[in-house]
Amino acid sequence: MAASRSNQSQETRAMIIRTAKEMFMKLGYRAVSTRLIAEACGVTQPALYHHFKDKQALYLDVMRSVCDGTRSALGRMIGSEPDMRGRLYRFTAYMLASHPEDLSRMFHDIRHELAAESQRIIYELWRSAYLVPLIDIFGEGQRSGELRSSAQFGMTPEKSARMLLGMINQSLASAQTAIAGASAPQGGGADAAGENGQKDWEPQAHMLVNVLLYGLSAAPPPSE
Amino acid sequence: MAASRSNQSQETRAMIIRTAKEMFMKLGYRAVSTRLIAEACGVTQPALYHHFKDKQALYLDVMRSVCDGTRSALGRMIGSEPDMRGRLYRFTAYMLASHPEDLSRMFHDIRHELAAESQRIIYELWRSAYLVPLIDIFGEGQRSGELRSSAQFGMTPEKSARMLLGMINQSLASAQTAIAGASAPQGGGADAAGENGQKDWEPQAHMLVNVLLYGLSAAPPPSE
DNA sequence: TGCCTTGCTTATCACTTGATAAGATCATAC
DNA sequence: GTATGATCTTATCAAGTGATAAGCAAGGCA
Repeated sequence: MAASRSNQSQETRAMIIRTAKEMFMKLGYRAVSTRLIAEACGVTQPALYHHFKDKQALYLDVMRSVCDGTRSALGRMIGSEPDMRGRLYRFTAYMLASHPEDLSRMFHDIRHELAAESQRIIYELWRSAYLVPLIDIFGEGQRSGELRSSAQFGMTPEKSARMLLGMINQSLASAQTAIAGASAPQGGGADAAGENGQKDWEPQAHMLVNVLLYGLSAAPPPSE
Repeated sequence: MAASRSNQSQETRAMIIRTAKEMFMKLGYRAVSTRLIAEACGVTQPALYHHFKDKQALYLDVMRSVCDGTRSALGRMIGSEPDMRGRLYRFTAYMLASHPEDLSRMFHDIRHELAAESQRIIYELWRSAYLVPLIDIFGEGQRSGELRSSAQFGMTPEKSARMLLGMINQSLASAQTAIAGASAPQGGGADAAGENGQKDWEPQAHMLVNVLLYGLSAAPPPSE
């Protein structure tokens, strides 16, 4: 049963990444100290430096793991959905359910806490995992005529993609605020929450996609 | 010309708040040390503790200043605009122009770096300055029939307001990413930038409001 | 069996952080 | 003109940070 030494090492490494992922996502790069991670892993702090060159390298591997997981999950999910609206809905529901942490903190960290080279790497990871799949969906929607062309409102597929991500991020943030903010009992999405504290994101996802596609206005846009 | 001592003190205090505001907004609560603020103010670090009880109290006053400024600016601006669409547009344009810093970082700080009591206070400030004006606009739009009722998509005025704020925040963030991310030359809104580096936010504001009101879809929503 | 690399621990570094204590300076009230 | 108190400085604290050095223990090969 004794795991070979290299296996054991890989497992430790994976455990560190898993633990650090949770903490970084919840608290941000700066607020999570190497000692905190080590303690949560049941090892001493210098042990981290055996597996990773420094804190930034660990953060980078965490981000690699997050983005890889998301990209493959989204790829499978979107491929199995026939129409554009269904794909958007699945994408949104997945993001709401599996990213209870604030996505935008990732960007804060990327922009302010890391070296330029790490910034570039992580940005590229994020782009291929989160943005590109959405850009493809919106691009196809425009080509098929389901969506307004870029000419009408100036919404390119990339801008559309970023906007949906922003809306998703906002939903996540306000759901958290509803817990923290003492006087936000119904703030932004206090829908039914499962008994284990797990939220039911389905209505929220439908709502976001509906608004993004059809807007808030009861009347069609004035011809312009 | 010698300013009276109490005047001088008030000016120093105001200068500290002004300086700290910029730094907190740009870098976040944790990343800005009291020494950094003091140095930028041209005073020594312990001097801050003469004007403010501690770092958190300073941050709280900074937030008070930010929110008060925003609330009064929005109040004047929205009151002078007759129709709903115009108000939304003015609101959006103002937010884009005067908040080049990431709004969402404010929330990260609020949720994770501050004591519970401070969280409550700041959340209330933010709500009355940013959220309530928007909720009023959307609420009136629903009552007048210009906007879909809450029953159709489940978009209450509050959710609508939070969504627009999320879209605005997203625009700001992706504009910053376009600078930091090496390979994001047209990411999310690389419109014309003035020669002094000042962006022209007008098209961006129009775009956001158009999408929020009329959606991305070329066809009306399927009856449901 | 014995050496040697791997995966860790203990001990410690230099540095930054928020915060306090004690003293200096100077406008002002008396 | 001196006492006073507000405004700031210099000096310093304890705690926490990322990171390194050196040693230890055990798996794995000779």
